[in-house]
Amino acid sequence: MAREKIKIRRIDNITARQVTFSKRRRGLLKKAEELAVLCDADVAVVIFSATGKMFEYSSSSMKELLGKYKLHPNNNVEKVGESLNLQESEELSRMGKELLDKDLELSQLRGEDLHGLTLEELERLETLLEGGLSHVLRTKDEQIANQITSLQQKGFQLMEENNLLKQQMMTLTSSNGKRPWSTAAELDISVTNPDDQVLSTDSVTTHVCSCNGGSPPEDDCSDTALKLA
Amino acid sequence: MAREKIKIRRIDNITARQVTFSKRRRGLLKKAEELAVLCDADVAVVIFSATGKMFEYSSSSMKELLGKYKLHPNNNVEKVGESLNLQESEELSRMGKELLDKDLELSQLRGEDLHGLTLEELERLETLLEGGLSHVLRTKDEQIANQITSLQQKGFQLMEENNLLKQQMMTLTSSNGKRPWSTAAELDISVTNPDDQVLSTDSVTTHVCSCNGGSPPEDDCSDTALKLA
DNA sequence: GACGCTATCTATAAAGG
DNA sequence: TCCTTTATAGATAGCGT
Repeated sequence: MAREKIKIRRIDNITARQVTFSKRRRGLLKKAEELAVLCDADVAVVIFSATGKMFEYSSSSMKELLGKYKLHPNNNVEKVGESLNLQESEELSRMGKELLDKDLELSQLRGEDLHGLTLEELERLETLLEGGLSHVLRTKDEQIANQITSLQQKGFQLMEENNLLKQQMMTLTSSNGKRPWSTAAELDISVTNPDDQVLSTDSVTTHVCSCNGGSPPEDDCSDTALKLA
Repeated sequence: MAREKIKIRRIDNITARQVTFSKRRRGLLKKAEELAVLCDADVAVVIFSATGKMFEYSSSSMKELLGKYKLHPNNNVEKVGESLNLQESEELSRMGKELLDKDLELSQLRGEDLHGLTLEELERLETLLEGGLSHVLRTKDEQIANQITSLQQKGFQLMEENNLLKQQMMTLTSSNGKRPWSTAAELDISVTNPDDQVLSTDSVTTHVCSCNGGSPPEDDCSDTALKLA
């Protein structure tokens, strides 16, 4: 690709060599990138000039690419062994153990694999489960109480609004003596929230009653639950 | 540089892409070698096809070259040296996530971090905990029942042995009319184990009553914690 | 035959002396 | 920059699995 063909051997003339290096280096890196892009390949190029300068191209992270290179089957076990660095494999096995531990604990908490356990271990589990259960029940009761409170507030608000509106209407229509609207007392306000989460009277009662010794709800309205209408 | 100019973007046609890959790969490796020879440079090229095949060129030993790359001031030594293994780091992060999941589940089962949960989630936990608790209690009851049964057996066995011995002694000593031993009926057999784990009659009764369908004890008395006084 | 890859041929774009 | 030499797109054929 030039005026005349050259032999592929070290260029003696230093200047010419440097010029050629510069041109061909750029060409090589460009071709590398083209190959990577055109063919969806991972390509890495590292070039050291005779003077020690470094040039590189990598289609993805050089780190990853060299990692891939090292664990490729072509490369002998020694190299692969090198890449398995100590810290990482330690970390891996540590995490593996931890995972196993947690799996065991979880399955025991679910009530599986209990048969090898001593009485002490069973009682530890019992305490844990009872503690967890009471926390869960308390939190659930709090949530239900909160929902009820907010529903009640909403209900009262709506009723007030209703009454106000009705009074206004009565005033407006008192001249012709008509009274086509019902009073607030006749409205049925059920304690159901807008989603499919329905709080039946039954379950609410049960749950609230089961909250023995839990801290009482703060801005407490729970006792008045379901006393609307 | 061909019949027609192409855009440098991924070639969609798979066959065309493979052909181009094959051609350009050779071209790139050839250019790399030429650069190394002509300009007295150290050049390394690593190519992974989209299908995972690897191709490489290195003007000197690839290992040495990569070593040089690692040592180059541009790269801090650790980057390349440390975590080169993609699979390993993926595994690590996967395990990390799993650990976090299990930690969360465990802490929720212990009753922590419950405040962001919906009613459904709380009820899931409740069910899990209740199920686990009932399993644990059942297992504990079984163990206690087993211990009691084996203790009773041992006790009876010992008493029989005692009686036998006493009879023998009585026979032996009947001549001089002495009788220095108490009868079995006067011995006090309390159901208390040597540790601080006391099984009150009360709790035993309760647990044993709730023990429906436990497996009968083996003939084994070895792990018996309780001692006859 | 299908698939994945390489080889061959030709015209032309790009490299580089 | 010039302009020859190379590389390679596109099409298709070959080849081992």
